[in-house]
Amino acid sequence: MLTSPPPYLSPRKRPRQARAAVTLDAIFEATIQVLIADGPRRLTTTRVAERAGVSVGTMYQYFPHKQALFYALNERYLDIVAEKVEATCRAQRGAEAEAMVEALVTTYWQAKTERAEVTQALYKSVVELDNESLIEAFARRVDVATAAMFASAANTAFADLNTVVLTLLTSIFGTVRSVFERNLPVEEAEAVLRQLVLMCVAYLQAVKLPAEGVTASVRRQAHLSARDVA
Amino acid sequence: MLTSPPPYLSPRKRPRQARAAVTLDAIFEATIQVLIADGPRRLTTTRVAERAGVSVGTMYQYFPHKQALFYALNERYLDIVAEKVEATCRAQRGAEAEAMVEALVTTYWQAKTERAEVTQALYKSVVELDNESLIEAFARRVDVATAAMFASAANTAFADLNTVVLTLLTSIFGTVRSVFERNLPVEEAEAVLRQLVLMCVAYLQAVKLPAEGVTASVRRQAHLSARDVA
DNA sequence: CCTCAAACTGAACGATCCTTCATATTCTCA
DNA sequence: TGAGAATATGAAGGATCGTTCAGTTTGAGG
Repeated sequence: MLTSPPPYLSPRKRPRQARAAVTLDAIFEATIQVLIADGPRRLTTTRVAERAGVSVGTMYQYFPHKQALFYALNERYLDIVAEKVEATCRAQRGAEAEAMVEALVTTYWQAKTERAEVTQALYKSVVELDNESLIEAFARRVDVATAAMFASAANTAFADLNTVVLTLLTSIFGTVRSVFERNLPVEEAEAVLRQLVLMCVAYLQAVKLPAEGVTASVRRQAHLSARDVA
Repeated sequence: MLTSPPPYLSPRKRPRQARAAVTLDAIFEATIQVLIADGPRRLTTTRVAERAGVSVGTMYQYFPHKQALFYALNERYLDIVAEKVEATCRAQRGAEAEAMVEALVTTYWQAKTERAEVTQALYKSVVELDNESLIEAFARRVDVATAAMFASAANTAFADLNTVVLTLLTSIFGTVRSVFERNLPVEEAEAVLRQLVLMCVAYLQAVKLPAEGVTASVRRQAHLSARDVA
């Protein structure tokens, strides 16, 4: 969590006893289930409470209103995904750039596929709230982690690392989302994913600086930074 | 329009007089405006009617319910985009594969950017309805047109044209959507788009069959098809 | 065991919202 | 020009939804 939610979306209070934590989990899970079963238009406080086995009032003890609940749910979800990406980025430090791309695609795809219905449901719930800040925080986290990873790539350097990272992430995340949206059968989906790896690798090889001892490229980057400051 | 809408989403009647056509246009435009100004949660029949300068009852003369209106609106929009893509595909027949990719990206990006707020608003309204059939029809149209285009590429053939097309379209559409969702500043957005072209071109060069008279590859494709049939 | 805070309940209220239909207006064309 | 068809109106009904709050139940700590 890089940024805390805006005040009007913040939870009212945190659970202090064990049963309260259980209740909160039940509410989150119920929200997902209602979203899957009834769709975003029938995602109502009453239905969520009923499915969670609690009273409506209970939810209002933790959230000031419906949107705050949705916000917290998405925050939770994006947090998990971001953590997985960060873990992968840490694990791949110093590896070859090609391996990094493959790991990135696989991690993101698995994170989304693990509970595909949930992913699809959340894609739809996002509309109900002002999610710009959430997306932005998520993007920043993943950007930073990915940039650090690629900066450590063995025998590879880029003229404009930030743009490369931005391009890779935008296309990977976008493609995965597109695959979900088109509801492709598993085989086709996996085929596209394999091709996506090919595509990213081909791109990397096209934009990476010609092999020339790492030192030189580092020196060049340093030079660029110096000029930026001046 | 490849498939007609499911009956429960079909319009009640078509406008027969000129003023009725004007009214319908006003209703569609008002829907977009309300979506932009008030968001999807405040997208209500009363508000749309008010903004369109007509009575609520008027809308119900053309659509059996709210969702039918949204469905028609999205159908209209996707129709325009699909037509633009098809036009580009027609114009690029026989060109080099690299030029095709660039034209594809540019066309799609311009179609979405022309009225960026509309695009963003519609991305959000999609949730309100069962859009699977719409997306599917759109995808099929674009798939067919794109495949025909690449099949005519000068001096280029692919082992598995369909997969290549599916990959290109999924990634291009997905990336564009991702750029919109992240709300990138124009310069960064355009930078990513330029990189996307690079990426697709690099991918094409990686998967295209080694140069060897077009005849040979055509023969191979024929052979593959024959085996599929058997 | 007792007390106080934390957690939970759910009927009730007010605010929208979608949709209908009896009626009025406008246009077409014979 | 006049009659019938097409188009437009908008108050009213029925349904759903979000949120509150006075009161009850449960758990923790002394």
